[in-house]
Amino acid sequence: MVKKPTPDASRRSEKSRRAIYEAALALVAENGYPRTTIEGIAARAGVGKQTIYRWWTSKADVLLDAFLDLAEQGARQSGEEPGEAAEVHGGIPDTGDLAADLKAVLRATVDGLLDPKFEAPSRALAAEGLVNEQLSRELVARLLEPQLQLYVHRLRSAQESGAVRPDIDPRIALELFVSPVAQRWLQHTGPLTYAYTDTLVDYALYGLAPR
Amino acid sequence: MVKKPTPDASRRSEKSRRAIYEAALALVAENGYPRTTIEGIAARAGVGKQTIYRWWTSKADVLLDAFLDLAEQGARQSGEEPGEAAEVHGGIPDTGDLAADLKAVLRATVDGLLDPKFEAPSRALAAEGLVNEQLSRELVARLLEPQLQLYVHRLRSAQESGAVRPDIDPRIALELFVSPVAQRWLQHTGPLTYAYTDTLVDYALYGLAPR
Amino acid sequence: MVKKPTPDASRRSEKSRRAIYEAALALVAENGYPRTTIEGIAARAGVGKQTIYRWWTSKADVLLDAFLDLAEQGARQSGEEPGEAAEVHGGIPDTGDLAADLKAVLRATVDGLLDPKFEAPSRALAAEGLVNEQLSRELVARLLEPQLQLYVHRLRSAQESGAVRPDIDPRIALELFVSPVAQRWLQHTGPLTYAYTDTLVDYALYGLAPR
Amino acid sequence: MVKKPTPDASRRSEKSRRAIYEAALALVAENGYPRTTIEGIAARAGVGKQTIYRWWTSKADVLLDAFLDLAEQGARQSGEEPGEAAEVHGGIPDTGDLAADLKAVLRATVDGLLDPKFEAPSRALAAEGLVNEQLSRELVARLLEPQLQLYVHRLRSAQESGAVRPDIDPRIALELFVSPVAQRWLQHTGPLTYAYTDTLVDYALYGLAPR
DNA sequence: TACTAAGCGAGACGGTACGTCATGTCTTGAT
DNA sequence: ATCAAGACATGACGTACCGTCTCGCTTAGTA
Repeated sequence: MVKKPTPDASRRSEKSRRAIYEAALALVAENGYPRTTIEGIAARAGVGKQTIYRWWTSKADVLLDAFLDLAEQGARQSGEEPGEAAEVHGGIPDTGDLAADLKAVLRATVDGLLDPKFEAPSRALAAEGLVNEQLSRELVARLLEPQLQLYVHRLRSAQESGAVRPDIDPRIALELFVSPVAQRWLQHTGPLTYAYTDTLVDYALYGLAPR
Repeated sequence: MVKKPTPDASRRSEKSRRAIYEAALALVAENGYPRTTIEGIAARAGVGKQTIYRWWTSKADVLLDAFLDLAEQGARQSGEEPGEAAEVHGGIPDTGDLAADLKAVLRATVDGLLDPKFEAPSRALAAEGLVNEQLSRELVARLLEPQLQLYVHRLRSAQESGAVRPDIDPRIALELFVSPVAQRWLQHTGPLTYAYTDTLVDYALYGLAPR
Repeated sequence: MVKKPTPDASRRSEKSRRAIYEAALALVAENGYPRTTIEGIAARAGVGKQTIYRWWTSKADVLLDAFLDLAEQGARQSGEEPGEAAEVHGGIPDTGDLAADLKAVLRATVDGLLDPKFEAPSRALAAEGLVNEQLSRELVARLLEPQLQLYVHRLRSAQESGAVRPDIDPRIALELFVSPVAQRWLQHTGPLTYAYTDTLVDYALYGLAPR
Repeated sequence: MVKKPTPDASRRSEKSRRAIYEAALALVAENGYPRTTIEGIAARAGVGKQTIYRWWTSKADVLLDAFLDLAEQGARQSGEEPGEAAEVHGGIPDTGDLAADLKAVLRATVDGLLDPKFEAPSRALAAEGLVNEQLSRELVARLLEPQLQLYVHRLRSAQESGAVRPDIDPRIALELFVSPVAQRWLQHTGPLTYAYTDTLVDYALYGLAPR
């Protein structure tokens, strides 16, 4: 969401902005990211190309904002009517049973990753990020890291309650179960099932070596 | 490496093929994947565009073959003059000390991932794979999975020697230390250092919970 | 000058149009029609290819407009500074001596046909017209027929003054001296000299048969 | 029919040559000259491209030979079974009535020009000739001029019998009725009817001026 | 209330690359 | 040794988008 220097944001057309987000997400979902074009987004949104170029620097930039907007809407909804998605957006439950809590959250994460509404744009952003480090940093800072910090909190709480060794670095530890899920999703290196994520938590918490 | 239907492969020009691989890799390294064009590859290779379109279906397809060729060359070399890269291409050492062996391999992997000669094309392929599932499957089957199977072998050997619990699934276990490295590399979620990979191995082998 | 359906002609760039005409005429004159390409015209005119494809349907179509424009300029000039080309563009003199008048006009026509500035593009258009009837009709209607009507007028005036029999159809009669010139020019069936055109007029006016 | 220097004509495949002629004429008739390609001719004739390039220099060159071959066949046939086309290929009748003879021949010429089997290739050749002077000379020398010489003979005979003034140049005179037909055919400047050609002969023979 | 300056839809523009087609040359196998 | 087959380097084709640049037209906020 890098902004161009001059334009006067206060005069900005809210209607166009929303139309652009919707068009961008719809086109990516329908045709895939590479076949989505700025001209196509403008046409679908009923908007001049310049209106896009005025506020964003690239296709990825538009999509990033569109996706953040989508995520925000999701968060707002799950705030209003707290339900199954609560863990994803709202935090990680702390029932005292660390393994159970982590399994629950990972299951919800898997559901989110496979939700078709999110999958196309998030893959697209991730792909762009691979090759465009600046976008990647933006993505990580605004979407990924906030999620990961929730795990950090939960693990610290577990350390306090003695369920996790105190010398463990939570920021690294969380990757033991989060990264495998991420990689399977990103690279199709294996199926994403509940059984799989449960196993990950078990292995990570108790280790591979005989106790 | 999806082949177009008809052309007669026996008449194929070996010289052109090699020139195309070199041009593709060089251009991706110099300008990045998105700014590498098929026209550019053809021009740099001194080859007609049609010669590319005859044998490959897309830019990604060319780059995949080029990269596989590069990997093969690497493998052939490390077979001939066994050296530092031996673990990456040739297998995982089995000194009896599982932790030490895994740490050594992961360090070598990090070196490989950060080698500028490999980084640009592999990021490019990974990015394309994110969005193009067919390519992704190809990549995983021909590059990634063979690597991962080496870990499977080593872990099985550790199970036999009692260093790893017999009920552990090695194919899943290996992701505990491989996937975090992959994700940090793919998504820039954190630095890739030896200290980090060593820690990963320690956490994974002995778990997070107090023993 | 067949127009593509939609584009908004009021926004059209006059500068580009003129540059395209000049480039087209220059390239045809320099390299000949078949070796003139749309890409070449665009490059020479400093114009995007699309700007040509937006307003014309084919190379021949461009050249037709360019040529008409050239003819118009010629006409405008000869209107302003009436000189030798007056007969070609501006009408046929009527001195009362039909034979002399026709001979003068035919001589001027020959000069025009052999003018290198006109020859290449008009041959090119004529050639294209041979094989592309639609273009041919356009050519005849917009360039040739207006010229021929001048002869019709002059011959009618001659009929009024009694120099030509009243039962003669002027539209056919004019072909007796115009078509031979055209054919010699088109097909190189013989030299185009003043002596030749004078002879044609004599033969045509007084007939071949003994009187 | 410009020949490439070296190849040994005695080894030439007659079958291929004929197949190429047929393919060339058929394709020009079906798709028009510009959309006829050498590759297409080769494919249709079941012949390698090289076999064409070995014996001819260009598409026009092939077509010229094909057309001459066609004309020869026609001539041979009309020699064997003398019929309506006799005048076109075999000469001009000399019944003593010059006007009648010329009208008959011109009518036959019109029939020939409008015969669909001949029209496409001859237009194509004429078009190519417009822009390719070398081909044009070939065409005129081998096809057109021999035809015109028949008129020269007939007009000379008429001069001997006193039907045409002795000071007339027959080579020029013939153009008075032949060229208008040629131009109408070449440039679509008017309809080609028997009435028209008859009128041409009348005008040309008796002149336009009152007697 | 009118003026003015922005954002806006529209889309022409100079470009780049696309993927296809045909050119004319060259090589290979078979007949 | 000639032919068919067709791979090759070349280069133009016509199309799709790029990102920039006018155009008139709302549409505020200021005069």
